[in-house]
Amino acid sequence: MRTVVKAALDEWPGPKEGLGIGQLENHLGYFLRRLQIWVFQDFIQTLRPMKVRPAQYSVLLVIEANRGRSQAAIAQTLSIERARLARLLHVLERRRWISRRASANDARSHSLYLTKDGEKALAQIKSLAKQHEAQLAAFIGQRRRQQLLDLLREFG
Amino acid sequence: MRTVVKAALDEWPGPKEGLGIGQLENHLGYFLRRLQIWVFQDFIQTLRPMKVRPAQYSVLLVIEANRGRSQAAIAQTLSIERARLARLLHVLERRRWISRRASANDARSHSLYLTKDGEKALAQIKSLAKQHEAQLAAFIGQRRRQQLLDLLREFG
DNA sequence: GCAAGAATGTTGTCATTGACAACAATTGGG
DNA sequence: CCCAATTGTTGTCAATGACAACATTCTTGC
Repeated sequence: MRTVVKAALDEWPGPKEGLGIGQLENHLGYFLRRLQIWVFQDFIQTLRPMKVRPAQYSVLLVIEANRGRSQAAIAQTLSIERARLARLLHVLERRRWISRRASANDARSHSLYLTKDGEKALAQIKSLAKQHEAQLAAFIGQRRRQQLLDLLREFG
Repeated sequence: MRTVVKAALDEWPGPKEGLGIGQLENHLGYFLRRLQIWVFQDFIQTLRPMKVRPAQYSVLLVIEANRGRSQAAIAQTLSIERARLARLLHVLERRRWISRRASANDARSHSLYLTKDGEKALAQIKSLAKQHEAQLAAFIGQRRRQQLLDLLREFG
């Protein structure tokens, strides 16, 4: 499908000011996504020494805050699929950061815990995450960051 | 790696109030991502009749607002890779919504235009997008939507 | 003018993510 | 006790972002 015909003359090689984004200006989703991508990029960069990605980080924090809970509970809390969480946990378990134990109440489910290694790693990870959050504040301004956080927190 | 041992008793089958998210509470990226996912989900659902996804929609709007510009210019405006844009355009061209013409100034580049069909389709698409934006406002509140938009717009 | 380097569009490959379906094992309700 | 639901798992698919390579075509320095 290489339908390339001779072009008209209204091409506007014009000024270098950059193009407009048209009615995208009125779409919250567009700006939401752009900032979210920036934030995740910075997170991944900053956390590179620990090779931790946002999804893994969120799983570690939620396990830490809710020790012994099942995969289904964690998955629901983070709104990720059980299937996806299972695969994330395989990686974290291979790195010896978490452990699954058979639940005493329900033979189907696994209770999730941080290992000693996991807690040590998480301490370092949190330190880098803090640094990331500082960089974010520097980028958008501490004040704006707090405003955004307040506005967004109301939809867990 | 199925290291499942007998579990301790601190499992807390406890109340059904849902789990906490721990220190995730202080991460803007987490909430940013959650709302962004909600928005895109609703967009995709609402635009399903036209089978248009957010990325395609943004390309159509930027072409509309900058007729005759090159792929590189569009890609830079939307911060997507030239490679990705090329593949997006293949789809849009196959649907007869856009056309590429050889640039008069630069034999390497293609000038991008909406076709008649593309403009007609875009009219319908915009109508659905408007509906989506209304649903978003209903979800987070018109006031909050505007506040978020104002805060986010400052980082193109 | 010309050679070297940059830009443009394209294709290929890879990793991450989300979505859906199917499955075995287990639980719980009627 | 049987049947539906739950739990964790695996497989597959589509969308997205990233990176590399390539042929063609400017553009710049000399």
